[in-house]
Amino acid sequence: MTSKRPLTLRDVSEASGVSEMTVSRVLRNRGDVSTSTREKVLAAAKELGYVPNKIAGSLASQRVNLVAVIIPSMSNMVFPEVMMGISEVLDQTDLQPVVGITHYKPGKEEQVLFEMLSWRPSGVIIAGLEHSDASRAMMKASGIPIVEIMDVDGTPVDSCVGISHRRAGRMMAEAIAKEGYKRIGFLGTKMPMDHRARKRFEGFTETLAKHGIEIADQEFYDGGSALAKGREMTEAILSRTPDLDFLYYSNDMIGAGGLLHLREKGVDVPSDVGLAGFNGVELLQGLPSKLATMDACRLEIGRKAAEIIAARYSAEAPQDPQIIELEPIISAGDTLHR
Amino acid sequence: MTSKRPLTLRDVSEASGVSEMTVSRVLRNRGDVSTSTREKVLAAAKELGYVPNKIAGSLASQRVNLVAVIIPSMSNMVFPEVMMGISEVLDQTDLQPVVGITHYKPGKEEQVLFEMLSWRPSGVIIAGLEHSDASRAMMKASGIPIVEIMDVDGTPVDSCVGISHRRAGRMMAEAIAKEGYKRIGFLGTKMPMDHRARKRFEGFTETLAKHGIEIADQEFYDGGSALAKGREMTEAILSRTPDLDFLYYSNDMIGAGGLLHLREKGVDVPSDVGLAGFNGVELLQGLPSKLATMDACRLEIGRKAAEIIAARYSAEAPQDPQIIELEPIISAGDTLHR
DNA sequence: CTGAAAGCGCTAACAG
DNA sequence: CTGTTAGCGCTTTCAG
Repeated sequence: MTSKRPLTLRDVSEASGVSEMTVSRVLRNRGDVSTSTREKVLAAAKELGYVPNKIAGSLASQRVNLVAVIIPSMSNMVFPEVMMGISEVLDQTDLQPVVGITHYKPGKEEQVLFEMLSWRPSGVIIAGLEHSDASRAMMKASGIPIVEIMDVDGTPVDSCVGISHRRAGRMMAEAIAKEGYKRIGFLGTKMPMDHRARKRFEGFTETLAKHGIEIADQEFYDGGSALAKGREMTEAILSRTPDLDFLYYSNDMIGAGGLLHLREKGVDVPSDVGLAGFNGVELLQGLPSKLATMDACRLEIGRKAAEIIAARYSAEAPQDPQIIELEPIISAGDTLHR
Repeated sequence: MTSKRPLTLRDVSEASGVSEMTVSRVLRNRGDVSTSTREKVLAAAKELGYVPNKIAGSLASQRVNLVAVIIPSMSNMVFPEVMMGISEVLDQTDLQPVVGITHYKPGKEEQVLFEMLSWRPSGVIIAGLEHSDASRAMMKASGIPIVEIMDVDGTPVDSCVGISHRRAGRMMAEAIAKEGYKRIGFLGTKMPMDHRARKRFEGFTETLAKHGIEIADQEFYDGGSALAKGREMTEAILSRTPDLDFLYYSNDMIGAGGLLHLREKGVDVPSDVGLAGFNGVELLQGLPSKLATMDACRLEIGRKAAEIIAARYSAEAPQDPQIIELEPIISAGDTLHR
């Protein structure tokens, strides 16, 4: 049963008594083939258990139904949701996503990109606008559609879909200032390569400054369970700077940890201390109270990016680059309005 | 800068004045090449921004550095962790994982498998032991190493790495019975295709029966935020059958929802009601109290599976199938021992 | 150490 | 509607 040599079109051709070319046409639903030969071929292919060789097919046709998706991580809930958006759209085409993970390292990104491009995919969806010169050069030279996602604060190589994280930071700062909070702490990840968190932080401080407010204290972490880290960091920052009245977290998981911690301590949220996170992760629905957060439009980003690639894939003529900025929405939950 | 036609070996050959064959050797570090020509080639390739065409390379060499990984979902935390184990091992080889998602549907699995096999990967890692006849036939006929993961209760096509979910269910039942719990409820997903949850349930009821205990009530859900669903289901099952003294959840997320709910209600856990989940998700570290659970050895499963594929990839001779059963470990947390 | 020739398995482009 | 002829871009194999 376990054949040594995989079957080829020729095997199907011989088994069905139809030329290789016609077999190929049947198997791809291309061109007109009489019903009788079509059936003969299909029967033979099924009987033999023939699986086409896309390597050969792609080489001959100079078309590859693969879309490279390059993202920094799969372990927080953000990129899986982007992936869902991408799959949702690509599932209606014959395109297939292929995922590469960079762990937020530019070197790894370069490597993954090179590897991916060597398969000559029909498009690239890649997180972020910050890439090494080599990476940008590769993308430009590839001649295929490139969609940079998540962020629009910068200059894309080609197309781009995302939100403005700088603006997201500004919006949250505005909302916080409006509630009258004055002593604000920032808690985030110790990741110099997380440009989007950095941009949010920049927008955030910028707008606070306009209201005459300066960040009173900061705390960073890396690794470990985000929920537990959120607790620890919250405890640490408040014992160091007890008069803080608002904590802005760079993601919802650490924010949720902080929220749980404060509730246990009996701190009145949001009257004594307000809280906000970022991402709008559904995962947390069901916690005792709802953290204020901001939806990053992840699903929609995935969808739009995939649509751009799909459109170019089926288009005859090359299409123009697109820049799509989505609107993040604040969800106040129970921890912002006092 | 954006060339229409991608570069070929020939371009590098011409730019460097070295034969295509030798260029190929340099770029793959194969065979002996003099340092001077090597440098010439490397310089030319870099200068041009040449990216090799793996499609052509794979066709010619009949070797593909891809490993197909076929899993049901990416949205709960279990498969991402398996993926980490796989990557960890493959990162030390030149093999690359390519992921396909089946959404727990046999039809989709068949489709994804077919698609993957058409790229002639060097191995397949696939979740579960239950597959359609067509899927099993394809895997057998492929002639490449197949590793079925997560579960060992059944007959693998080739190799297999996992835990016995039946035994996991039995172990948990044993632990619960030993604590003297008698009125036991089961809460899980409404997924007929989740064979592993089913096997745990079977082992669970079987062992309870030996202790003269029968499941007193059950509750199922699908979709939505697991944490929130866990709360709802817990409320529902306890209002229907108030004398339950133990709740066994088919995953940690719904268990955590239940735990939060009961704490808020002021129910004494684990004295009045004991709880246990399944999976050992790290995500939940940081909740007010720690749910009893059982580690599913996800990281290790990923590692071992990748090792089997990698070993066969580099081996000259074909290797024997392996069956590896890992040991799940109960972690009692705060919700089992009263 | 380097090159020339012959495909890998399939499909585009033409003929019938 | 069906078949024939050339490659796709690379690597294997075999000569220098």
